[in-house]
Amino acid sequence: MSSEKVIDNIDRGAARKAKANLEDIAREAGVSKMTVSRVLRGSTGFSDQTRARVVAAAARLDYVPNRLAAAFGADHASTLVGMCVPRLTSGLFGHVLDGVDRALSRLGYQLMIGSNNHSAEDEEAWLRQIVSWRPAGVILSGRSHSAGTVDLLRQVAMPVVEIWDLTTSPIDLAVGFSHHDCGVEMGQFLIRRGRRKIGFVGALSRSDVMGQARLEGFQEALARAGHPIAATEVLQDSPGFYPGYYGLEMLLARCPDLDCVYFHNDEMAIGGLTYCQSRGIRVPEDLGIAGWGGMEAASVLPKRLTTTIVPTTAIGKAAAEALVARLKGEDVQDVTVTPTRLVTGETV
Amino acid sequence: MSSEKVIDNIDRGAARKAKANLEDIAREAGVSKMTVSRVLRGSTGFSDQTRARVVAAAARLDYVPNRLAAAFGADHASTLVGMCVPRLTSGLFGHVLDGVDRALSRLGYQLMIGSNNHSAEDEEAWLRQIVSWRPAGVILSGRSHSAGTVDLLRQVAMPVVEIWDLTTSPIDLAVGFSHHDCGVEMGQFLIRRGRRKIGFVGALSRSDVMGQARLEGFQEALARAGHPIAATEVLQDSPGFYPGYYGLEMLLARCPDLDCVYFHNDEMAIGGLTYCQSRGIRVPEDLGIAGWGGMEAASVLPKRLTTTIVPTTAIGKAAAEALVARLKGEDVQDVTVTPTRLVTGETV
DNA sequence: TAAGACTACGTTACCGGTAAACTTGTCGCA
DNA sequence: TGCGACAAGTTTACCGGTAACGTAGTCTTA
Repeated sequence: MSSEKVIDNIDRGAARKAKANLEDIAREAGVSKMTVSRVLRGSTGFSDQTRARVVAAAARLDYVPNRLAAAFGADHASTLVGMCVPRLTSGLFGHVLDGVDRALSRLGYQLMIGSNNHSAEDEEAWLRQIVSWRPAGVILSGRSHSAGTVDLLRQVAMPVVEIWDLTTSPIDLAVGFSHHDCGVEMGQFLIRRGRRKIGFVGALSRSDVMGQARLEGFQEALARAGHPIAATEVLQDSPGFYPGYYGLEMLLARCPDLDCVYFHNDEMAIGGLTYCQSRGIRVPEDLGIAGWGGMEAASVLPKRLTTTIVPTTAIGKAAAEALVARLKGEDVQDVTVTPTRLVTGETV
Repeated sequence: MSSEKVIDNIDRGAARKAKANLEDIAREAGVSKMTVSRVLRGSTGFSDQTRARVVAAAARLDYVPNRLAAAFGADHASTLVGMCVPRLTSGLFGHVLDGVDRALSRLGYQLMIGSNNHSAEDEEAWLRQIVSWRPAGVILSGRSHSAGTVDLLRQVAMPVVEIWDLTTSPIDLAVGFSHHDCGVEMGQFLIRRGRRKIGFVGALSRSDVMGQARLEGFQEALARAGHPIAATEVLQDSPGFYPGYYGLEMLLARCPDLDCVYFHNDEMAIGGLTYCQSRGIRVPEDLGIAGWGGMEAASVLPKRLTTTIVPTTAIGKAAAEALVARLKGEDVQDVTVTPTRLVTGETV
């Protein structure tokens, strides 16, 4: 039925032969392979006339460059960058990816992605795959890596950018902010707003150490202010709307007199807001709600969510640019801080 | 300051030399290169004893395979798959990407991504980059490609999966559903619910032909029912919450007696709902609201949104699996339909 | 018991591009 | 006029795998 479309070996061989390579262009233009290579890469050492002949020949033969051969032949010629994120389904990381991709493609690099679901072992498995492609560099999310990951990175000696969290010293380069400080800042803000019985609802799928860091900073701030955290509800689930809804329900069942709840992220906070609305709990009068992350949805709610906005796209862009700068041997600062912004909102 | 970390040429050379290759393993294990290659790829033609020696030698030397060389040496050995989506920041495509990535990495393939912002020229530019890596196949979103794209795909003769829309016959393989039919179905549903003065709010950034297809199907259904569409508001913007909010405001200013509005997607519909709430417009009594896509947020609203749920992850998974099946020479059906589901909700 | 088949490897020739070294021609200048 | 500097190329030697083919032994079987 679809036999005409099946790519069999014969077709493949034919297709391969049909494709022009540097040698074919060299013959067509009457110069050497090496000259063609230099012309097409825009380097120097040839006349305008030669250049024109080569470019014309390449166009005539529909030349498609072979980056595989280039990267293989000259190790450092790779324009491949690997990036690993915790979850591809997260709205925040979608924006980070977008920032990275735009910056990289503008600079002539290609992006190979993977996700690790907050697991250091998955990250290592991904890294081993990527390294076998001899990329120019990699971007990792977070700061908790397996010993094997660190060993491998050291062994291959390529630039590494760690994004998203900045709590400890980086392997190579780092771009992001401190999750711990986000928690502290929100804790202090809630106290200033007069909140005293404060809870937390999270969903720490596997080992989301960054969400954990926010919670710890938050707890520290509350404790220092003399009003330690009243209750926490941490679900073993992905941090989405439903867990936010049910997490708040469970928390309030255990501890009905809370006057404020801090959520793992905005999605969960919106789930919590929905729960309040369905139960007639007034926000912020009866209960304050605070999120984290800065989803677009959070700013268009009837009452703007109190949250921390993370500069996702900017982080991606900065990470890509730092990586490329290092690849080009330019001077790069090891750590780039991309500040977050607490937005007051109307839910606390 | 960071000089110790700079990867200069000397370090690079050293790192390169330090890395073991097949020949080193062959020497260590006392066999030939080719035997090592076969053992490590799990093919046949050697004894268990030889195998054990090779595996041990590889482990001793910390061998990292070089897929670049493999793909280069044997054309068809590439395990690279390219994928291009309209926007990386879309929640829906995040789930599609996740489905593709999980399926591919389980099958031993790597994913190279790009985005085209609904532009056929950007898609072609991306494809030219990707093709230069000689991927095993590509996944494209949508059905509108430039002539150059189609030519190039034909020239390189590799499997292509087009996802997301199924309105015309595919280049090679296709996975998705009909956007046109989604529009028709929603139009018929709204009519059955007794709605008569129906409007549309969209945001057709660049040339989002699939959103356009939904609108056309929708208009057809309404016209056939004898109640042609009353008004449309199409913003030149990305289809997010804000445009939904303001789009509805503008539409109602022009046409205040609408009894229902169909939105480009759920994000815009939620923006519209927010507008209603802020103006005291009761939903669904005063105005019906319908969306498209099936965002998680839409199902956790105080009133569940009337919308069409798209099986995003399943599409990604099916696309990846169809591509790999074709690569392995298995029999694959050209078109895989992944049905959408209209959820009644409570906003119409 | 010799011919043939099978097992378990080894050898060789690429794949397409790049770096480095080498060649040739041209020009300025003492 | 002779010499060095430079521009504009060419030549050669790889990079690390893989496919195709070759071959030495072992096992089977008529």
